[in-house]
Amino acid sequence: MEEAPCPPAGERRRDAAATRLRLLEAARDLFAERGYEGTTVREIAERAGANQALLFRYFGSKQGLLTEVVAQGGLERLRATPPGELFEASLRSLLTGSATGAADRSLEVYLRSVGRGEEEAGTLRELGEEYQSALATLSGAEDGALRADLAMAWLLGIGLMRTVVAREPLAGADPDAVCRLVLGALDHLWSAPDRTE
Amino acid sequence: MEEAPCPPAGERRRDAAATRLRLLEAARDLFAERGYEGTTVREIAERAGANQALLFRYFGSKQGLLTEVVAQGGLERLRATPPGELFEASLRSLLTGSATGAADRSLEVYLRSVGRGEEEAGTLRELGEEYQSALATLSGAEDGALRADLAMAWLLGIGLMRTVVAREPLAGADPDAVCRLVLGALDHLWSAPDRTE
DNA sequence: CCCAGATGTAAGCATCTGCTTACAACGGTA
DNA sequence: TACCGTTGTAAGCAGATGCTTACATCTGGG
Repeated sequence: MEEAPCPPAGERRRDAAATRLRLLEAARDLFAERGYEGTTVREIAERAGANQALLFRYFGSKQGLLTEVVAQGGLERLRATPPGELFEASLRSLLTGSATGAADRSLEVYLRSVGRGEEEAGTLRELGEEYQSALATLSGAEDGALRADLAMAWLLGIGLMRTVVAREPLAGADPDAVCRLVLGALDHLWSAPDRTE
Repeated sequence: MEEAPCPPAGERRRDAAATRLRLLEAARDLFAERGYEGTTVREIAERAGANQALLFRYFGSKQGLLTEVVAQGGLERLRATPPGELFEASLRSLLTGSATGAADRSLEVYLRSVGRGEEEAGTLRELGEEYQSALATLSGAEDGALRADLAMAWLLGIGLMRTVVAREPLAGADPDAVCRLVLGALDHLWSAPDRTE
């Protein structure tokens, strides 16, 4: 049912799988850039060089597209990253515009797409929980999950400030300098003593 | 031209100033809850108990309303808060749902409204710069502005995680516990040595 | 009292949104 | 070659959105 057996080598004139993939990639990029609500299905189809009707044929709805983008692009690579490297990898990915490719654009999609909608929130929740449980292992404290949430909140905030607000000096700051400051402060977040009366 | 001199004391039957104010307050709350793009002018008018045409008569456009909301509600009170108290006040305001009233809802408006639009970004930029310059005084380091940006990013991220993602344990965490962790880590951000090779 | 301006209302316009439908073109198969 | 499912296209629908227009109603000063 998959893997076309016939076409010699090059690209096919009519290739559903390729079109589907182009739609997926266009959606991933646009969701990361403009957020879920800020992106229209027409823009996605246009960037993919496809007709918008195909988007609904392949994904059912705009929401279905988001679900697939998050599930495919985000979760899989996230699960492959060791928790100890996750924060810095994600941070550097955000700072360099996802050039390292470690955490791809899942954080940015998450960042820009968390809106008011119930459905989108549900779809993105799993991605967030995946981050949380990974980061929670970094602190042995009882409230490790809370600290993980706070760390992830900082990631989201930095991404927000860089890609959305784009204000100096954060937007143009040296990734190493930012990492040094953030990771230094985070060290104390991980190792802070448990609630001691 | 202002201050009606005649009406005895109570409320007037037809009071433009009061209607204007209700629209402003409704817009402030809705922008804070749903973001700029997620809020419709019809919702604002409805919550204010006014006709939507009045919104355009008084503010020209939806964008004009945002500008006024930020300028009036946000900047003025922000400028009245000492920098040393700004971060904790804003953080507690976010954590308790703006109950303290210190930093009002300007941070939330900022948080939920930073979208793709050029105009909105321009309007909100001034608010962000105000926060930055206030926080930048907390660190004597050369890169104080960068550290201020990072601190504000954390604020935004925490607000995002709490009000938008609403995931436990952050959403229901004790504000004091969160403050303890965040302020502790922030201490090290303010006092970290300058870039030492 | 009476009228001009201030205030509030209802309806609608133009456009955009997610989504659907009807149809054309292609391509492997028999 | 004839066929039929697959892939791609064009047009449009119903609803929502920002904004405008034409009109009703109130209020205060002459």
